[in-house]
Amino acid sequence: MDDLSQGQGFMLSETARLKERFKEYLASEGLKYTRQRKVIADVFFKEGEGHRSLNELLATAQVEYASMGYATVYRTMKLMTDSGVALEHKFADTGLTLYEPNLEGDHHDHIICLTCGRIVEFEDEGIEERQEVVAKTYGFKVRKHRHEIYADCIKPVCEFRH
Amino acid sequence: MDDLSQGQGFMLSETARLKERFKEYLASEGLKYTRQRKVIADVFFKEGEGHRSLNELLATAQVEYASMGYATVYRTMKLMTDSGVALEHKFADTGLTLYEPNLEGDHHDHIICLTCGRIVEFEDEGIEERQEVVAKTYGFKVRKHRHEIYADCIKPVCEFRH
DNA sequence: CTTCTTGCAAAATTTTTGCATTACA
DNA sequence: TGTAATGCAAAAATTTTGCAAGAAG
Repeated sequence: MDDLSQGQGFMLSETARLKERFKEYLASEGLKYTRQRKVIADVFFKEGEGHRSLNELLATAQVEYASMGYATVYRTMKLMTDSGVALEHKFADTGLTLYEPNLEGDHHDHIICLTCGRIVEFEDEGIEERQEVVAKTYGFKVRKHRHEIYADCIKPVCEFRH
Repeated sequence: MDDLSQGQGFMLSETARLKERFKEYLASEGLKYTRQRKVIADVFFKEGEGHRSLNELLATAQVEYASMGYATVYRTMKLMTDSGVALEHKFADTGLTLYEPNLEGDHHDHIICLTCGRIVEFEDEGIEERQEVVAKTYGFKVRKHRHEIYADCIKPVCEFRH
């Protein structure tokens, strides 16, 4: 009984909270929570899924809603990004934009495995702090940043090689 | 008399050295140092120029070589990147690839001004070190990285606003 | 001379938009 | 019932490639 949110007497998962925030955002903008948007949100906020492209999201969404179009997923993910519940990443190797749920209090950066493409998240308070100092030194205020480490697995053979 | 390179009795600037290395790379691969490649190298390694797109490089190159084609600049910059004398950057805001001379011993990352688009270079040993530690912790060896800080000028009005 | 390079134009990728139709609220 | 959303297809924006003609070594 450690996370009774909204005083409603039941627990909302992190991702369920993001889905709620998305619905509230739509309402506040006079936009509609359509069947398609619900399916896309369900797919996107299904836990345990990491960084996915529009085509991956589309394919999964079409399982539940066969006529789903690419443009709908595209525009919905843009709305999610605008509302702050999703983050866009353009990694250097793929050339594709990947989307990730913007979990609260979970800021992190990424290590991209050059062997298998796997994406590992990391967080380092020391780097964050120095970054603020560096920006200030040059007369800037940090708004956002992108820090990606492209790396090889240390093990003799990458255990995730595909 | 502090930098007599190649034992030739005259000084080569940093960028002239990169141009030499590019010529050596071409020779070692059995490729040719054509008039076009020379013009592009001259333009690209002209000092004091920072991060430029293919179209900017093309426009400048055409001043000296009117019939220069985009594809030639594209392929030449790829050769420069492969040979290590140029670095490619795809910043998050532009969607364009920018090229920069890979000056020796001058590793740095970038602060991108969200107000005027200006790109400022920074280097921070502390961040570099922590990055190595972080990667090792997760079982990786750093090959390259990308660290970009998107920021606003602290002054009331950005002095570089355009 | 032979191989590599050029410049054009076309292909490939990925993102973005226009518009007639459909569906929310 | 009016405004917003959808899905298609076409447009944009950028990168990449094929190929015939021309240049380099």
